[in-house]
Amino acid sequence: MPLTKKEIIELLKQEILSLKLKPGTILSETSLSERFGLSRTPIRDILKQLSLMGYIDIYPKKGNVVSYIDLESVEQITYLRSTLEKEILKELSPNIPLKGLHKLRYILDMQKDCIQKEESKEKKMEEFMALDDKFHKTLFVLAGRSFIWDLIQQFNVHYIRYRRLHALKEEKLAQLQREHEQILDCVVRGDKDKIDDMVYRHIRADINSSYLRENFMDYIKQ
Amino acid sequence: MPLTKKEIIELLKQEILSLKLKPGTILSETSLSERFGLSRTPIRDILKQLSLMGYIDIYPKKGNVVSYIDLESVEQITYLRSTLEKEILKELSPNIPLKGLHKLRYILDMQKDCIQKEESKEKKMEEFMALDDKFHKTLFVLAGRSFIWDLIQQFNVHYIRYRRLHALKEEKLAQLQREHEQILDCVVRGDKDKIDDMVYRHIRADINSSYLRENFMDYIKQ
DNA sequence: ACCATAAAACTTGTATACAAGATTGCGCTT
DNA sequence: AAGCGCAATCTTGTATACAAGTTTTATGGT
Repeated sequence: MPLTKKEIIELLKQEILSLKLKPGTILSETSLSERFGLSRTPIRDILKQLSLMGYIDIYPKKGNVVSYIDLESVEQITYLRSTLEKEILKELSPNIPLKGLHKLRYILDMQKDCIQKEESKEKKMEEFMALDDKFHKTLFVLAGRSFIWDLIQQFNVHYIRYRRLHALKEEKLAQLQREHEQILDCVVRGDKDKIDDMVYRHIRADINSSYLRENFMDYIKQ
Repeated sequence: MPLTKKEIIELLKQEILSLKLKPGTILSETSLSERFGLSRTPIRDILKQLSLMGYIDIYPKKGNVVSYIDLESVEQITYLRSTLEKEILKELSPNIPLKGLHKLRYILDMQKDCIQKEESKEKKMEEFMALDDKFHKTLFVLAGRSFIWDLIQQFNVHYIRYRRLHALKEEKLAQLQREHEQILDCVVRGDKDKIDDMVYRHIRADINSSYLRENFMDYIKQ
């Protein structure tokens, strides 16, 4: 059974976010037509949508390529996210719903387990990051802001790939998990002053790091 | 000379935002083809893009209509905007660049002039709102966050139309202008505590008002 | 007059032929 | 061997024919 357009979009998004499709990879209409057994018209719809969300760049009459990671976009999105997340956490603090708190703690325990697992670094990172998303999304949901979470996710290509690459670093996963625990503690204790600083550091930790430029230069814009 | 696709998109966006095209108006591919002298293919590209930004709703095999104002989207976007704007203003306070301050004051003076003008209510509102956008955008630019401003603008259809309709109310323009003055004063004085409250009230002022439901029911979703 | 049903006329979705710009590569000139 | 020019071959952009749903209309029966 052939895939629907929606499924193809999701598939391509996953391939781009997971870096199976590296930045710079050419996605020509004809090649995708053959791959998915569709004519160029619906494929063009798909490419158009991916381009509006920043997954690909369309060069008229030249071709389409998987977008390079735009560090400026990362900087701006992390500012947006940390600002919103600070506000949300302060709203949840200290009277966070008990059911939600349990869910968050459960996610953090699973992250801890994940780190201990005997798997490849890539697979562990993949699994950990899914839990990471779940953690942050849960916070937005608890605050009644899932709409905003979904909105941000739509144009999060650059930040997600950036974060995945940083997560390959030694000890990075453990650090992220620890920060989650600390943030949650602050929320429970109602220590609002500390929240600002912790969230800012957690989300924007590596924003001035040269790690990507040094190790993944060919993934980065310009 | 025929319009380019970009120009057509801008034109339709303006017509929708200004409510010349009322929510619910049917935008069929053939009618737009005839209007702009293009075949259905490029028109479909345009409609697709407008739909991804929330300007229209596409009902497969049925038709395309100008979207109704979604009050839930308005609520969420105002939260997003007020949260970010609070943060930005606190960053700018109290050492706002002098040149920027002059520009902001100039915009506010023009708003004051605008209110006094002898024009139709609609025309005045149009002009005032352009200045309003300029004011808020300038704040984002001064804080180095024009990227985020542009991002928000992309899916701002519902909020912009909502705000325009509210701006038709008696005394609303004067109120908005006054609030701008007060916010700017707080920034200059470095009165950060007050900023939070003022911005929140300024942007989310009418969020619980029934004005739209009572006077423009046929513009609203559901 | 009412209702059921079928056909006609709409809508958008897809495939495909052709247009037009961009790139590549080959052969010629120097 | 280096550089120029043109043609072949890529790419995406557009127009159009047809497919496949949805709505409307008309028609026939009761």
